[in-house]
Amino acid sequence: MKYKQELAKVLYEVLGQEMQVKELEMLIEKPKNPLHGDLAFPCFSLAKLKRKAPNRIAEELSEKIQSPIFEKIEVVGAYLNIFLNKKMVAEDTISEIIKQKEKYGSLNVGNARPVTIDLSSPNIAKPFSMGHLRSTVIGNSLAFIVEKCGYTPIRINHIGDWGTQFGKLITAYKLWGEEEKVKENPIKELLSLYVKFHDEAENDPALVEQGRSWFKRLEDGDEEALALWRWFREESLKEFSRIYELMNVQFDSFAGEAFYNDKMNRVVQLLEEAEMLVESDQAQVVDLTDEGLPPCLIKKSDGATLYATRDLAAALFRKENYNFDWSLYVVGNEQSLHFKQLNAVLEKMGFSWAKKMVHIPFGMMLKDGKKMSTRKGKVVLLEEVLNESITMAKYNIEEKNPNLTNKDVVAKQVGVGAVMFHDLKNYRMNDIEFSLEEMLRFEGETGPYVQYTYARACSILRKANWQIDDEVKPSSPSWEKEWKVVSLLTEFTNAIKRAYEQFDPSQIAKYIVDLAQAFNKYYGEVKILEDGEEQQARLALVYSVTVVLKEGLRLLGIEAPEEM
RNA sequence: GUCCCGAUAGCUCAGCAGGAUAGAGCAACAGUUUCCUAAACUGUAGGUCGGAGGUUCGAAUCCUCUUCGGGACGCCA
Repeated sequence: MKYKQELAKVLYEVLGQEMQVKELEMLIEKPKNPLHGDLAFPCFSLAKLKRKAPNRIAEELSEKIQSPIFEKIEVVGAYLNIFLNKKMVAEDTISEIIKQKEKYGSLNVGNARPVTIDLSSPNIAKPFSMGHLRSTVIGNSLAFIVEKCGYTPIRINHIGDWGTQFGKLITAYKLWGEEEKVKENPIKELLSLYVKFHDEAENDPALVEQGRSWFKRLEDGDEEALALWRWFREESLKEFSRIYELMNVQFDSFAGEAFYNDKMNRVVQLLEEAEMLVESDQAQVVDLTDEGLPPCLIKKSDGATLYATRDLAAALFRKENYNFDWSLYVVGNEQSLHFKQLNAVLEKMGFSWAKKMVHIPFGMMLKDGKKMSTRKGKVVLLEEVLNESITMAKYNIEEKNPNLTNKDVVAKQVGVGAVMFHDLKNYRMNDIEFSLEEMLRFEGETGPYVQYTYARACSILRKANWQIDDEVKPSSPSWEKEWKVVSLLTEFTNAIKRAYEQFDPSQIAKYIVDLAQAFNKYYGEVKILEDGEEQQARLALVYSVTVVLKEGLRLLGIEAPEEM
C-alpha cells in the first residue's frame, strides 16, 4: 500500500502536472505474474494525453524515476515494472509486526463510534437451522472486522420471539400437544407440531383463522397464551445458547421482537401524526409509490402489528439507545424488499440516519437446489452438523497426532472452525448448496488448512525456543525465497480494508488462505531451523506469519490451536 | 407480469472503480517422508469466462438485449 503511494509520488514528480497523484495511484497495479515485478504502471492512458507511443513513455519514465525502495525497474512493452527492494521491505514489515503484534493491520477509521449489528436472529420454537448459521457467522465476523477498523461493535440478537407463528403454534399445541413430550425434547416436539399445523391447514383453512386469533390474544396479554409463549421461549433459548457456546459467539443484547411490543404504539402514532398511514383493505399501510416500492404494511385488518412495525420500532430504539454510526442488518437476501421499504418509511418520516442503516444480504442455503422450508420440516440442524464435524476432527487427531494432550478442545476448535470457515470463504451473496461432505472437508482451502499451517509455524517457534524481542531487527542478505510470504504480509491491511468497505468477511478468508499457501510452499522449500546466520531472520518471519494467521482467523471468529 | 440476486475447468469457487499468457481448491493421474506436524508439498491434465451486440488502444470485468437457475412481490418473518 505505502509502496504504491511511493511509486505514485515518484511518478508525479517526474510527470509534473499531467496527472494527479491519486489518479496515478489508481492506475498502478499488482501484476499477477511475479516475473512482472511487485508493482506495475501501464502507460496507455498517458499515451493518449501525451500523444506519444506508450512504450516510448515507459522507456523514458524508467530512466527518470528512482527511489531507495525500488530494486529494479524494467520496461516490457507499455508497462513499467517495479521490483521492490526485498531487504528493505521485508525487514521493515517484520519489525512492524513484531512491534505491533495482534494490532498489526488495524485501521483507525471508526474513532470508537458504535456500530450495531443485527445478526443470527433465530426463531423461537424452531430449530437453529443451517440458514441461521450464515447470519450468525457473517455478522459475528463483521463485528470483529468493524472493531479492527476502530469502531465499537454492538451485537444484537434480534430473536424471533413474536408473530403470528406463535398463534399457530399455540393452536397446534392446544389441539395435539402433550406437555410430557414437549418437556422431553422441546424443539423437536414443537417443530413437529408446527409442521403438523401446516399439513392440516392445507385442508382446513379454519386452523389459520384460529392461529391468527391466538396471536391476537397473545398481543392482548391473555394469560394462558402468555404462559405458553414464555415456556416455548425459555426452552428454545436454552438450546440456542448451547450452539452459541460451541461457536464461541457472544451477544450484547437479546432484545428480540417481543421486546418492542410496548414501543410500537409510538411508531404508529408518529406515522399518524405525519399523516402517512392510509387504509387499504381494512389494513393500515404507508404508501410508497413515489419511491417505486409496494406499500409497507403497518397494521393488519384485525389491528395486530407486523414485522415492519416492529423493525421500525427497533430502528428508532437502536438509534436512540446506541446512537449508532452504522446499523448493520445481516439478514438473508430474500428480505431485501423489506429493508428497502423500511429505509423508505424512515426517510419519509424525516430520519436522515436511515441512510446509515445497511442491509447486508447473503445467499440462501439450498437443499437440492431449493430453499429449505421449516414448515415442511425440511431443515438441516446446525448442531448435528457441528457435532459431526467435531467427531471428524477428533478422528483425524487420533490418526495424525495421537499424542496431543487436549484432544477434545482442539477437536472442537477444528471441527467448528471447518464449518464456520466454509460459510465465510465465499462471497456472501452466493447461494450455497448444502453439502455435508464439503463442509467437513479439512484439506485444501479450508479452515483446518489454515489452522494446520498456524500450528506448524508455532511448532517451529517452539522447537527453536524463539522469544519475541522488540529491539532485535531481523536481518538477512537476500529474502529471495521468503519474498512471496513477505509481500503477502504487507497486504494484510488491504484485505481488512476491503472486508470493511464491502462488509465482506470472505476477503479475510481468501487472504489467509493465500498466506497459508505461500507459507506452506516456503516450508517445503526451506529448512527453517537449519543453523546459520539467516536462521533468526527466518524465525522472525515465521513468527510474523503466526501473528497474521491467528489474527485473520480471529477476525472470522475462528480459534487457532497451537498444536493439532 | 414487475423487481432483486447469480451464471468462469467435471465439481466448489477466486478474479470484476477495464489492462500483460483467465487462477485456486476438490475430484483424476504421477511423484515427495532416514528431514521443522504428509490436515502438507511438487508435477500432469482440464476453459468459446451462459449467448448476442455495443463502448474502448484493450472487456471475464462497463452498457443494452437475451437464455437459464434462485428469490421477493399486503395482512408470515
